Amino acid sequence: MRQTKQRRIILEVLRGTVHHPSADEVYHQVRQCIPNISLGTVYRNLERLVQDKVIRKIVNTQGQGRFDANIIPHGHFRCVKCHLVEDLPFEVTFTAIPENSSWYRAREICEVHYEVTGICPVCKSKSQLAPP
Amino acid sequence: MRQTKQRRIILEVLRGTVHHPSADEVYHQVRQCIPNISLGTVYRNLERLVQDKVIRKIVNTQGQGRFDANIIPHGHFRCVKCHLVEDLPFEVTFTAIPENSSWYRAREICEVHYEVTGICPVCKSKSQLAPP
DNA sequence: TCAGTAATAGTAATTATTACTGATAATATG
DNA sequence: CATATTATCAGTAATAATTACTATTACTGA
Repeated sequence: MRQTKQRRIILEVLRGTVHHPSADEVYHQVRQCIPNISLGTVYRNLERLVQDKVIRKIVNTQGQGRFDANIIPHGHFRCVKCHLVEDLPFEVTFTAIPENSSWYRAREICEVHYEVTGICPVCKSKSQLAPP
Repeated sequence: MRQTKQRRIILEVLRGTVHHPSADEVYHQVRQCIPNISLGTVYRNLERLVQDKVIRKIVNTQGQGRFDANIIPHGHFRCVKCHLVEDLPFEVTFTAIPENSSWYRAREICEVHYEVTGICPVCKSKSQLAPP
């Protein structure tokens, strides 16, 4: 993989945030360093970095893809109101997938994604204070 | 929620498959009963049924949304090659989220989504037999 | 039965992402 | 260091997925 300024800054931006930004949000951040960078370049590099397992793409049920520079396995909390995404602050352990099962042996397992959805503190207090 | 023929058939179709279809796939199935149903109607109803927790939307990192009539909590396996999605054939149990923690009490928790990605048996054997 | 209104079909618009193309610049090799 | 090779880029067009709009239809409760 060639080293380019674009790719380096994209990765720096992603590593410099905990907000799990979308491609578009990364694009706007990177534009502060490289004003004429192309949105396609951002998409291409993010996808490439995911392929090479330098970053991860976060699972979701709606909206755009979001990216995470932290590749250590961990889960996320997603607010269904404001679409905030944050890391889960505690370990979640699963019953291990039985590696000696025929199910497991018939497949190549890559990654585990898990996400908890709900209403974040800000939106929760909002809805309690001012019901429509 | 009003009972309409469209909504009933959409739900019947989803309940009649284990393939976790996309909105477009549901649309084509439903067209066999209601040939002039609108794709927008399918999207609207699926989203409405998700809201009312009659069905679930499955998390994903790419491609279209997929739906599942089975609302009992369970995880999914997704093939990164052919995009097949299937239920995990074993229970997924979590260490419970600590309900007495300040983190938990500050939020309203709705759902947990769990997905394992990898290569399915068909694609695995394909790649072993005929490498490019 | 019928008024009120949620839901619909058909279509247009929006959003997110990918593909294309000629130009640019990162690397490997002499 | 010079330069050939080619991955990558910017800019733009195209595609895919989903949502919004509007006039019409058909549930449902009274």
